[in-house]
Order: sequence, then structure tokens, then C-alpha cells
Amino acid sequence: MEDELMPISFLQSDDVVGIARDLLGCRIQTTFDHQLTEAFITETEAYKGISDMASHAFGGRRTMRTEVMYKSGGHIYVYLCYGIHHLFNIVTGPENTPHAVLIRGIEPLLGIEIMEMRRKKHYSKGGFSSGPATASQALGIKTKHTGIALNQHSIKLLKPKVNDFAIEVSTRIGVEYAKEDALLPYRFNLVLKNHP
DNA sequence: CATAGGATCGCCT
DNA sequence: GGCGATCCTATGT
Repeated sequence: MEDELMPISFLQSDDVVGIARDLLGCRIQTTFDHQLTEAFITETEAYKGISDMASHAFGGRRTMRTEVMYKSGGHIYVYLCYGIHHLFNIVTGPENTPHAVLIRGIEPLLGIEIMEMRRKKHYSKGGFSSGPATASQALGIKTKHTGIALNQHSIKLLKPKVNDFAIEVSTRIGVEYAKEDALLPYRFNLVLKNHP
């Protein structure tokens, strides 16, 4: 089990865009209330620290909410969007470099029944947890978990098990307010091969 | 203190 | 394709 953990040092380089891409296929495993669930990451977006107009830390902004982004890579940042959706990010980079990767899609591997209960929806391939709020919900991740460190408590990042996939690159969703930065190729999708 | 708006989803047509 | 939900966060007075 321990040898399956992704080393946290992987998350502490300054290359948040590369990390976002390399997180595709990695597995997130959560254990809340003795309920184990695991899924692999299918979609990510990079948010590049203080220079990225789409980032909550743009311009070096530090608030109660964004403070966790300034921690070292490997912590998690969860915030509430539109009053209802818990959006789950992995903080990356060295301390005081507020990069983050938004987890936008997952595909379940373990504990599918638990995820169905959380989602209040039956599993079906594709739309079950392909969206940042539905992915968090399936894994049971909520805003109260913001700030905790990966691989030490209830949330773990494990090495990939799938490797036969292609990567699609595109622009980020819902960041029109970020002007020209909305055009950056910071969104990554995992596309399994031989699965049309 | 008041207010505007959001890294979205799901249901409706 | 369109819109309402729903409430926290950030900002301004």
C-alpha cells in the first residue's frame, strides 16, 4: 500500500501545468467514516499562482479562503462555489507559491456503492463524476477538509494503474473573467485508448 | 453592514 | 440551450 503512494515531492515543483497533466490517471483514495472510496483522475485544470488572472491567488491576493494555496504542495484546497458545490483542488509548488490543480473529473474504482449514495445517483460510465462538483461529491470531499495534507490522513494520492491513454489539451471552463488567460491551454483530459 | 457575483449542476423545454 | 438554486467570499462604504 505505502509503495503505491505518490511522493509528495512530485507536487512541490514549480511546474503546475506539468503536474496537472501528470495527475491524469493518478488515483485519489478517501476514507471517511470507515468508508473507502477510490477513483482515478480523468480531468484537471492548472491554476498558475499570482500571475494567472483565473486563479484565486491572482496578484498575490491572500484571504482567509486562499491562505491554504500558499502552503507547500500536497495540501488540499476545497472551496464552495455557487453556494452549493464543493470544488476540490490540490495545492502544488513550494511554500508561498500558490499554484493549484482543480480536479474536474474522476472515474470510480472502489466503493462505487458508497459513491452512488453520496451522489444520490446510480453509476453509469461517463457522466457520473465528470465535473468538479460531482467528482468531489463522489469522493466525499467537502469544504471542511480544506487545508489537510495528502497522504497523512483520510485523503491519499496513489500512483496510476492505467497507462494506456491519450491526453487532450484545451482551455479552462468558466473563467471568461480571466481575459486572455482564459485562452491558456491549462485543461487536461484523459482519454482511454481502445474505448471509443 | 450591504452587496454582487461565482473554477457548477441538473432539470426544464 | 436556458435558467434557477443557494450561500459564502470578497470588496466597498
